[in-house]
Amino acid sequence: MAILESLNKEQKEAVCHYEGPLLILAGAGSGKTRVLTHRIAWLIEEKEVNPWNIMAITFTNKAAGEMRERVDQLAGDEAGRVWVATFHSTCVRILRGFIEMIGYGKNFTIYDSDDQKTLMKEVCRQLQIDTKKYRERMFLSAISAAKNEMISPADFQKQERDLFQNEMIARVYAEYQKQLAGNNALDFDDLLCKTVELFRSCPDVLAYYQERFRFIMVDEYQDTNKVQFEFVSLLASKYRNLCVVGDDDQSIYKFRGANIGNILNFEQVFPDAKVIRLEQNYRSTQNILSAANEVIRHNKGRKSKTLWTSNGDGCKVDFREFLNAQEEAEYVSGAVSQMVRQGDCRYGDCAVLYRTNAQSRLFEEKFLTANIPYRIIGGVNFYARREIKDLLAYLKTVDNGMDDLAVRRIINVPKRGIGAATIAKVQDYALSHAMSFYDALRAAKEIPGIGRSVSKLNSFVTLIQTLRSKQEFYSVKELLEDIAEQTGYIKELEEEGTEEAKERIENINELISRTSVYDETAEEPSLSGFLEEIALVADIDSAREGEDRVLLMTLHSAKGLEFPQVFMVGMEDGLFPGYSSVVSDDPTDLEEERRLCYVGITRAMKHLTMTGARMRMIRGETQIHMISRFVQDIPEELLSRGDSGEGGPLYRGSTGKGGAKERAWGGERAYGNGALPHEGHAYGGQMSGDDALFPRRSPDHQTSAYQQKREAFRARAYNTQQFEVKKSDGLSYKEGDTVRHVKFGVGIVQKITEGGRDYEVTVEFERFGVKKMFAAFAKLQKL
DNA sequence: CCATCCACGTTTTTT
DNA sequence: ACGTGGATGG
Repeated sequence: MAILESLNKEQKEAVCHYEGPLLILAGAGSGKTRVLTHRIAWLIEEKEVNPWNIMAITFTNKAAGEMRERVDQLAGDEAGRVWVATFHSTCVRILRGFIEMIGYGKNFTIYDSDDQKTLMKEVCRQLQIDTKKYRERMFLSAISAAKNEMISPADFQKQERDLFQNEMIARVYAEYQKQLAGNNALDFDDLLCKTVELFRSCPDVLAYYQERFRFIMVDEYQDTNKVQFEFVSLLASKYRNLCVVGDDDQSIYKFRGANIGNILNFEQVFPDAKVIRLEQNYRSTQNILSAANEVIRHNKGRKSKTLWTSNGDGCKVDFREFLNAQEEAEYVSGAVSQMVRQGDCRYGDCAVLYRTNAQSRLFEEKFLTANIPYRIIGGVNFYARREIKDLLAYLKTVDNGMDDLAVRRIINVPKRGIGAATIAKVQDYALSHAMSFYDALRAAKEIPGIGRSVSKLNSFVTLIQTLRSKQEFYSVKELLEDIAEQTGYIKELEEEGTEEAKERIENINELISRTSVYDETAEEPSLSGFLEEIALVADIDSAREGEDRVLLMTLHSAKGLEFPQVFMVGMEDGLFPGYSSVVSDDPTDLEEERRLCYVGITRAMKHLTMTGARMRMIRGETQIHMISRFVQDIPEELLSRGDSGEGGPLYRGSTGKGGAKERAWGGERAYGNGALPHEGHAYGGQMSGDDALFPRRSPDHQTSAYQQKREAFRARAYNTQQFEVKKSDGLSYKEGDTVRHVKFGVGIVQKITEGGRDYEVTVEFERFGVKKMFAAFAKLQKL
């Protein structure tokens, strides 16, 4: 049968497992996604399982998207009915239906970590806890840990009384949870916890989903925590058709509660589980794999396995050490330029992986000067930017008036002359009358001592009410545009006129275009739906396929991805492995770092370069580091250290920064031999102009040379995009053609109009009626 | 009520 | 080095 072709023996065995628990230990690059998707197809075609009864669950939207696509390709028409989603979005969808049974409103909002911190600050203020002495972060991580272990505030109070500090945490936890509920809000951890709570307290809801999801597959099982385990166990407990895929060597999320025991003990929990190991790697060369094996070998308490490949040895792993981080970045940028110039690879084949987000800056600078197209994944999330959060707070307020945090955020943004004193009075009133902040605003004139501010508060309330009344017949986009207009938010920024304000306006425009994409692609667009969708996206999810640009990201973000050319940078003890894991008395901290290194190495397909710097600025302090112990773990015969032996440091004094100290090192022995001389080269990559879409804010107002470069680069990126769209004639279809849309199916193009950046296409679909959409997003296919 | 200045601290990693 | 958040002065 066709599904089984192109699979090896173990893969086939896994795919053709029908009922009962199954554990697939899938080494890096061993084709686990393939196995999962093929198994889904096999169940549907061979065993005639109803796609409706199959669930595949992942951690990231990106993984879910990939799986969705591949399932759709493999399993035919009915594949769309397979449930493919992340843990969090699955829980949200379940909760949207049934959360009222555990005392929340259906249109609850989801708090991100920023919101959590704001709320925690409020909690501490009310409990009169000095946040200088006890940080919000401390409480939040304690609470998160408790939630991941499914310890309720009440349990916490009971069991943790022995420790002095825990008594306080228990109080904070209880109050935090109370206020969340008061705001009709859930934090990330709650999404899982509340779903499990729902299942436990409402057996018929659980029964419904058990019946619905008769076949469950979990990806990246090594990263599940206790709640997730519970969630999956509850769902699977009836039919026991649970298939988990994972690699204990790639467990890298202990810090957020991942319990490696879930995968290590799977066979104890499910004694009848079938276990299959996938050890043949299809991704990397033997040298890269050997390096990875050598590094991970030092960990104890793992299911030992050794990856092998028939790919051949390939080239050795490059290792280069430099005097400082500037030279390191310059080397990487030079190496990328050279490889692309020689035609060895494209920009998009290269990835730079680092331990901490802060390391991205230097590379960004060097890539900018070298005209290398790049994209940084992670860092400051688009949706975390101030102007975006402000506007979203308006949307949330319109959607859910109980979300005090959102209301308080915008009550005086833009400035309405409502000050802290007034806000405090409203707050007190709301508290003493057990009403939401917004309801207190509506009753402003009852509030004692509020004086002349009443009229200001009233006009705010009127504004929100007007927006609410429009919500019914407005699309999300129209609503947002209305808000940006009515509140004078954009106007205020325009008047400011600074670079920074312009970037913010651009960001807002980007947000508006995202709402319009949402309006066009969502099955049932709604305000709550939009807010929900963006609450659950991480930056990695926006990395588009097929862009020809170097990707920069943390090692964590890189999990699940692969690249022909990988640069692992900052290979220094104290940075990677991180300082705290080196000094920790818990040896498993270091093991987690080692797994992270293993993940990094195994991302590489053809060529891996590791680099490190002797000196590096960290938080304004220059530190001197040793070569990472992980590099030392790799035997010499697998390494190439460049043409060592002669010549001084190539980059002495070339970076302008670092001054005296750097020069003092200049007299030292040479590091960084074989570094490529830096040559700027003509910009040649295709761009899709996302730098124009995702502008990054710069802290200072005066334009530094660096920033000017950036501006120039961005302008160019933008132009290139316009050029491309027009030149290529852009569209493969014209008015009157029949086209296919991923979601809407077949339709006839009625009209094509040229918008600013893109073509706006009007299509009449057979089943969905007339839709307007942007060509670049709609990806219409001519039939 | 708002703008400006100063002091402080800073979890590696993210749904 | 950097941003945040608090205090202070207009």
